[in-house]
Amino acid sequence: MTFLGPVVSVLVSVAVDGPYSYRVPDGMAVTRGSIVLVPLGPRPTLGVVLGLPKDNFAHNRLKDIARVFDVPPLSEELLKTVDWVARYTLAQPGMVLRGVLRSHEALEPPRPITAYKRTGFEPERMTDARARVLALFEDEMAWAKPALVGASGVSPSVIDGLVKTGALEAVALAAPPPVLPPEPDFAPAELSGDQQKAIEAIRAQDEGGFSVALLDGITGSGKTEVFFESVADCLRAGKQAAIILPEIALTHTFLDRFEKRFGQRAAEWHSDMTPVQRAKVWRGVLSGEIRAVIGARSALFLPFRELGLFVLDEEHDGAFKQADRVNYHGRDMAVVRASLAGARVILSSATPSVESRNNANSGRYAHVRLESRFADAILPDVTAIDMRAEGPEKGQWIAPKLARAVFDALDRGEQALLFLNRRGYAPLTLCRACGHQYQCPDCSTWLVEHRFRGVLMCHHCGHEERAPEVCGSCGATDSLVAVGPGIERIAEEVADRFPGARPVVLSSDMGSMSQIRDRFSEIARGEYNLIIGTQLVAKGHHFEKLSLVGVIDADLGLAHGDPRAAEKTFQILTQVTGRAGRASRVGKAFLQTYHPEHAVMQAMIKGDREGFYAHELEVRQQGGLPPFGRLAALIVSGADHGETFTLAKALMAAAPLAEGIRRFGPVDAPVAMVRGRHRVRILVQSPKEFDLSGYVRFWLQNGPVVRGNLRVQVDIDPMSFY
DNA sequence: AGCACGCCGACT
DNA sequence: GTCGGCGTGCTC
Repeated sequence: MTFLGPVVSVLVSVAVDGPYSYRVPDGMAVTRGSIVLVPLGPRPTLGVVLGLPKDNFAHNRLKDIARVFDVPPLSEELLKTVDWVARYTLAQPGMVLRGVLRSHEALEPPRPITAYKRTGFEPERMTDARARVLALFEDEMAWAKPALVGASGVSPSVIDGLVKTGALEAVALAAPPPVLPPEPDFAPAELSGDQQKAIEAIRAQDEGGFSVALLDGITGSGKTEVFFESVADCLRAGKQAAIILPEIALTHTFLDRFEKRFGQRAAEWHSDMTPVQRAKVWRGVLSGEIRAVIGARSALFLPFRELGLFVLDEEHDGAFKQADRVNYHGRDMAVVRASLAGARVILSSATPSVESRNNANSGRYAHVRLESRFADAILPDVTAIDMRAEGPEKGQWIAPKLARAVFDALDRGEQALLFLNRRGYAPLTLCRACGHQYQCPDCSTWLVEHRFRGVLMCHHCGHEERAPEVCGSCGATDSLVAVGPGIERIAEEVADRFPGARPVVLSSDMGSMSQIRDRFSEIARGEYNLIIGTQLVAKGHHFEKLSLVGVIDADLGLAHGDPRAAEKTFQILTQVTGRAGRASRVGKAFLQTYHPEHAVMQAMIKGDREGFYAHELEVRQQGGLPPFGRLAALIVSGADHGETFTLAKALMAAAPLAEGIRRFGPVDAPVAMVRGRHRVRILVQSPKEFDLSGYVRFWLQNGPVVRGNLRVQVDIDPMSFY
């Protein structure tokens, strides 16, 4: 181990501005990457040794490193990633480190398992139960207690008794590995010609070095089989692979598919695991025992020793952007880490982000297309329903044309899906007598009625109140009206208009993950034939008998001042309509829209995804928007609107001059108050080749002092604009 | 991020 | 008169 010096620089996992210096006590050996425990103020804190201190902190104030953990040091590549992410996102490096040191338990040596061996002594008193236990010990094998109990059918106390008499002795057994190594050649898929070409295109990129491939093919074109072969390549090369998914809900399916292909399960990594499970995986990844991981965004920061491949499935998905704490985009950070690790990235999607498409067009990423349909993949026949001319009757939300199609599908014994990306019964409750609108007390949002649960709730802060019977403002009875539809309301209309159907409502607030999984399997078994769902149904689930998709409000995502509104709408509409007609039957999809002439609707109707990307890239280029320019948002928030706005104005006035920079605002945010805090937004736009992070950092450092309850949040590459 | 220190309102 | 609200500052 290299001797750094008597004093080293330690990045503590706390929100301080930079690393702190600590003394290395005599007899302790640390190196760059060592994970240590250091005293920070009143308490011990985890940190990682960076090297020699850059500053010269007063010697008499230095404290000793308390402890070095007996785990391999973090890799150079990971340390550089932490630094890069902190610089880019303007987060404190300690906060990024927190995302790496996610498992405290993992740093302690794994708890050995207590097992039992025969000593050779016969117990003085032999009983039936004892004999049954001892009969299991034919060879020299040690047995864990639960296994002994299971195999012999005796109670655990019998084993304790045998230990007491001296017939068995406890031995410590090393904990078994969390997963066994996957076998790259266990069950390779038979690839179609197209898939074969795709994997070869990926293999043709720099062998063993950094490269990014955009795997671009419609739902059902067989992208998974292709990237599984790349995982196999990575494993054969002795490197570690990670498949990152936008949602925890999708990991189960993937683990199963992985096991079928590789004979062993991949290790799982997401926030829903127990600390013990997490520790095993974290440690296994760091030791190199774990070769493949399937997980959520946070798996990007696992301590891989020999990272070879990141696969990001559904790479366009907005869930890859982390919105709290450190504001990073998983897709971009994957590319950064891979470039520092000399690893490969595969971005996979049926509807790639405009950013990735642009990188593919420009040759920065290999553009690997799966053109021909694989197996049963068939694009649905999409029709727009012009709500201005052929909309539903007043008080209804399903247009006659769509209703007829639903009847037809159900008559044929098929399934239909009605999609509306809005939970609850109605987004607004209004008093007809006095005009009172039910609003969240802490946010500037309408309270959404959830009629099943009898509450009004705020989708921003979670505030809930009982659904009122009389107007809370004027006291009028029978005056409250629900305005606009949510899926519960569609369910009500369905019950009314399709009395023979077997409907089911699916949304993220309809129970636990396992309940929702049960619903999905019931649908697969055909117990329901009319599915009413939100976003949840658009992702990853295949319904064999589904032949019709109706989108209740195709315009829903288009209204806001979000530069990605068209892209997001195109993606969600493509995904949800793609649920129709997979099993060798052309499905039908209807889009209820007030803007059938809109570029997104036109692209959907014509099935012209290439046209959509070309148009969207054109629009972005003209506006200097991503990926042709950069954006950063500054969100100023505070309890008092006047103070908040004053600070935002002062901040705006303090903006450094720089060529090509455009600044917008300050303006009250579209959602002007969240959790009792007023929010004011400033948006900065820069050319593509501009260090926007550096600019904003300089700006904030030299700008007005932020104090009191005021806060300035920075969002580099913002994905949401509320 | 914690956590302690410090100064202004409703109570055992 | 105190308990405690959270604003402010500090942690090698």
